[in-house]
Amino acid sequence: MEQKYSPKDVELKWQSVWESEKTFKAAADKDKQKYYLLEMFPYPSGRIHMGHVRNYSIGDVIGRFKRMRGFNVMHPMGWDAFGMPAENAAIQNKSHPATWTYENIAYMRNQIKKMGFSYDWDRELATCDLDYYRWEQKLFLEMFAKGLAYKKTSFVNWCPKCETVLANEQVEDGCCWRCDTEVKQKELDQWFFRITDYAEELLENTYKLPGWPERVLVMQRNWIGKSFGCEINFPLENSTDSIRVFTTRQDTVFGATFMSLAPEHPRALDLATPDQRDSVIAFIDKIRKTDRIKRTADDFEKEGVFTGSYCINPVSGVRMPIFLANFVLMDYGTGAVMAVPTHDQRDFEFARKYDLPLKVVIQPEGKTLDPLSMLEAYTEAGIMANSGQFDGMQSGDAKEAIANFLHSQGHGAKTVNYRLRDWGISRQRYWGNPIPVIYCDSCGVVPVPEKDLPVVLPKDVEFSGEGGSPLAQMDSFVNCTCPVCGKAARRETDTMDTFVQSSWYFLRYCCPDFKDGILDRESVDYWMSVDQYIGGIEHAVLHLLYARFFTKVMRDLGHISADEPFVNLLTQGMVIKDGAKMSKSKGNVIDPDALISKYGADTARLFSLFAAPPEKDLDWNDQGVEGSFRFLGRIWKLVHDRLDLIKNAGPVDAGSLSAEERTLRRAVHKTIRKVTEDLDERFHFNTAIASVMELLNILQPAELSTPQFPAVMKEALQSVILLMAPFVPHITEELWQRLGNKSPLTLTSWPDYDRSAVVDEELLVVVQVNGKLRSKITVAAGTGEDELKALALADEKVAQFIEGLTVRKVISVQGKLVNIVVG
RNA sequence: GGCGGAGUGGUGAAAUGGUAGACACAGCAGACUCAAAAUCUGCCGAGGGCAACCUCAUGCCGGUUCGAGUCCGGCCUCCGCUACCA
Repeated sequence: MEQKYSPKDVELKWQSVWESEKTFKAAADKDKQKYYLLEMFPYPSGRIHMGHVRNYSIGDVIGRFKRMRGFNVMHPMGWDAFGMPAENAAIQNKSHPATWTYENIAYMRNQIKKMGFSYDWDRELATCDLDYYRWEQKLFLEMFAKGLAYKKTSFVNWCPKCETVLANEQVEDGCCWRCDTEVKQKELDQWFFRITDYAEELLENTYKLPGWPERVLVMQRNWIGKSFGCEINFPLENSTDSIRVFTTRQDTVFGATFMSLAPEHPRALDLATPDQRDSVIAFIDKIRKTDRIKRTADDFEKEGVFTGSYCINPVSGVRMPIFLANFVLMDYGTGAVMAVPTHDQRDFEFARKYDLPLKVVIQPEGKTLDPLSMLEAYTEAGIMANSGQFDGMQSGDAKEAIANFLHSQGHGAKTVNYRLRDWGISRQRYWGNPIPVIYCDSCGVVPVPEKDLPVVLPKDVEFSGEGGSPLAQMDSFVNCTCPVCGKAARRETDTMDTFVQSSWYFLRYCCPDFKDGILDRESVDYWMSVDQYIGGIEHAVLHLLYARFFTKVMRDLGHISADEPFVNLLTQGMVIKDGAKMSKSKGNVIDPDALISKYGADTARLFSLFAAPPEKDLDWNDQGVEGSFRFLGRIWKLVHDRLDLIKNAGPVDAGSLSAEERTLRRAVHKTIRKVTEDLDERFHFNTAIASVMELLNILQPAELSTPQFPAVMKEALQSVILLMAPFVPHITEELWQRLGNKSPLTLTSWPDYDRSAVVDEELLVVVQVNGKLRSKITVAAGTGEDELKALALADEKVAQFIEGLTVRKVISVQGKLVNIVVG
């Protein structure tokens, strides 16, 4: 029998067994408690990196542990396969995105399989598979029918060189992430998903997700950005019309002395008086040419233009000049802001620049502000002033009172505003899911009829890298007939944002082969929700918010029952080396393939689990990897060294153990308890592994000539193997077999600890004097409190610290500590 | 500016309010070896002492407590996200 630990042979052997036996195939089983475990699926970029290794290693520990605990575990893997890199690679290599993508998938699948993860590969899917994206098109049409997908004109990030829309996250420092060209704002007709319809539920449910990290929930709440305030109408001078503003500071309404509109505001132009018209047009033009990133930068100079028109402050009667201002955003609130220069810093700066009037309406407690000498706006709470019947009130109370007053006078009403915007999903890209819509000159926007789905991405397409979307240049794709009137029509050439695919893949995993619809409700309702989701914190808002949104949409469309997709979320830290995130440009990348061929998958897994707790960043350390490899070597050697000893050993007879045997066995069962708690309740894999290391440090030198020593040692080694199985599945499976076990480790139950075996016979009790450690005494278990205190007071080391002093109090913690308070 | 997270040895890190630094990495010393590698053993926060031991020490300053790395208040530093949000 092979005595030397050779990871390669062991790992290939068991991987092929798991594959051929379909060990990890999951099927719905109403008699077992289901456990849906999911890691964020990878983008098939070409090769896996250490971040993947870490992510999937964490998941695999949980999956294998839950399986041993008797859960019906479903653990799928797939590919987030549409996206720009494939198209860029196609342009560079003169190949096809599909070729590039599927080759990458094949390579990465092989890499992942070499890690020995417990995936049900029968559920594998790639989002660029026709059998995936066709159902997404159907879903789009259902959303379109409900008004949840709609088209509108809006300003978007536009790269003039790539000729495509960029998502906000694809804009880096105001430039295109691909070609570094400065990004412009462009007004385009775009498809949107009405996520704002779900803003309130998405927000409310963040308070019903105790299994999520608080910081992710907070980030989502901030992103949704609910704020309470008022909408107030400011009548235009000499008109029956008015300008509506949103404010959270209605308590300052008496101090509003002018009005600021966003340059994109629909009324901007027609409010311009003839003599101001030229400068207004010039200003709007200038803003349009400034990209949004620069315009919203912190230090951007506040600038504006007077329209020539006025409105009337409905409560103070003040005549307010209407300005356009570069810092007012059209997509927040109503795009119009009542300017209160005394109590808003932006308005203050603007007023100083354009010499506009200031009126103080809130005074700080015990002080009087003078508008002429103010150096900055006073934005805190205070006492109301110059505000009619509200003078003297606390400004906090005045918020409510003024809101009610405005309502009663017909000037406005309390309202709630959200920062969240609808989700723009149109991309002028080839390698994505075609939006299934047709444009007809007679009938307008016509959804592709269900019988004509799917709209297949054409294969024979040219990639020049210029002139925008390749689809738009393909007459054979664009030209079609209108399904309604039969006349010539044009097909939509935009594809969907890749975040659309990742918003529901976890649902499709429940029924990947379902042919009759988007989802098989019975399967989805059995498996959903995901019991544990694991991925990087970088998706805290976008993906995780979109997935929550889609889950609610799917529920409301009648496809599923779940309200929330992910019950528990674990966000793992980054993999760092030499103080920086691993990246090619920094040259600090560790290649998983090289690691596996040198040390094996088990070592790679063990190190990435041992070096840091999952949520923290992991500092990669080559010597630490060596250490993990050594530990596996020690387990391997210890088991082989003891094989002869334990070969014929039977079960432990707990009733007739010697004291030394009991001590050894106690260490084993305490370790079982500790590892179980660390895995089950806390996901503290590093401390779980450390406790097995401690046990090994005890077992290795243990040598007794007592009759039950072989039995105790056998139980100990079996336990070590069982406890390590979720972390390092290959070596443990091999050792399990070499110990003579007939059924595989993957089908073995997790060990229970023996409650009577973990009870200490003697306890080490710490003795403190005034809270300082002064002595340690060993007492028999079950020593009473009074006796314990007496023993502590009688201790000779303690004596010198209490001599001549009065003992005022003695505190004892059962079996742990005595603190003697003297003075 | 706003929100969130984190500060513990040379390093990664442990510690339900109860022995600070488990476990590991690095380092030092030793055993084995002709030698090296591998393996094994011991030491390993700082200062003092021949020693038993003592003092100090978890970013800083206070507080609560018999007892604080842990709880509370106020700072400092670093990291992340977000940002002219009216």
